[in-house]
Amino acid sequence: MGRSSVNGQLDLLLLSSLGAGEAHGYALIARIHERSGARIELQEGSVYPALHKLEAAGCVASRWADDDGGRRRVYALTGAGHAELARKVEEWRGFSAAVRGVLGAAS
Amino acid sequence: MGRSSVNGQLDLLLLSSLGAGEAHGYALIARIHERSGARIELQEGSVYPALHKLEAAGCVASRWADDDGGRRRVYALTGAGHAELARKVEEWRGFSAAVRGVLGAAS
DNA sequence: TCCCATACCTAGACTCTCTAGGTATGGGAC
DNA sequence: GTCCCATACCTAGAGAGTCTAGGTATGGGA
Repeated sequence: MGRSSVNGQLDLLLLSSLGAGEAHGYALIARIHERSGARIELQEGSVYPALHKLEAAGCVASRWADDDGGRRRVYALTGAGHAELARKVEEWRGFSAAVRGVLGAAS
Repeated sequence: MGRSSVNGQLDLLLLSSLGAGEAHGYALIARIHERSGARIELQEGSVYPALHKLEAAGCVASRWADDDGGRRRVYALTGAGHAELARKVEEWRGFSAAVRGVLGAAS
């Protein structure tokens, strides 16, 4: 595992980014890179399998679009995806609060 | 991987807890459980290998103590451990800020 | 016509943490 | 006095998640 790891929050990042509007894989990578302040640099090999898994789980839906040039697969959040996003946001808040609790006691 | 995962922050949690004073394995588990607001429940099978790894890396030092009854292995932060802790705290702050950045844009 | 950027995909490897076992000791119950 | 349980430590192996390193296809500019 390389050093730009997302520590188990990949699904959260993808769902959250799709919450801002449908997008294709490459665009999601750019979106997350930008919004993270260039701190998160996802790889294609991480993103595409994760999107396929989310689609299999019914959290996102995809359609093929050939707008400009090459083929593109555009993903959008489903109803279940919105619910899952909300759940994962809560989970993240709980986890980061827990870590802050442990850190805060010491330093 | 079970569902109480610490998402790659196990070393941070252990080092940070040891920053509050030396302790043995079981005590660390209890300390982290308490300070996380009961949200993080580490398993022995996670903690002991992690402590051994940190000791091999020179971040912690251990000594055997048979205070009350059974044997106990008491761990303490080394100088290198303090430095590593500071580094990991910074890493965590950067990462959680990055996630907040991605989340904040959407919801 | 060739090359490069965009865009997508997959297999395999690697790391991390958990599960599920195991050992040893001391104290209380019966 | 013996049994059982809580405390305390340990390890091998499994499983999940993400990355590396490859590959394919298309369109546009040199």
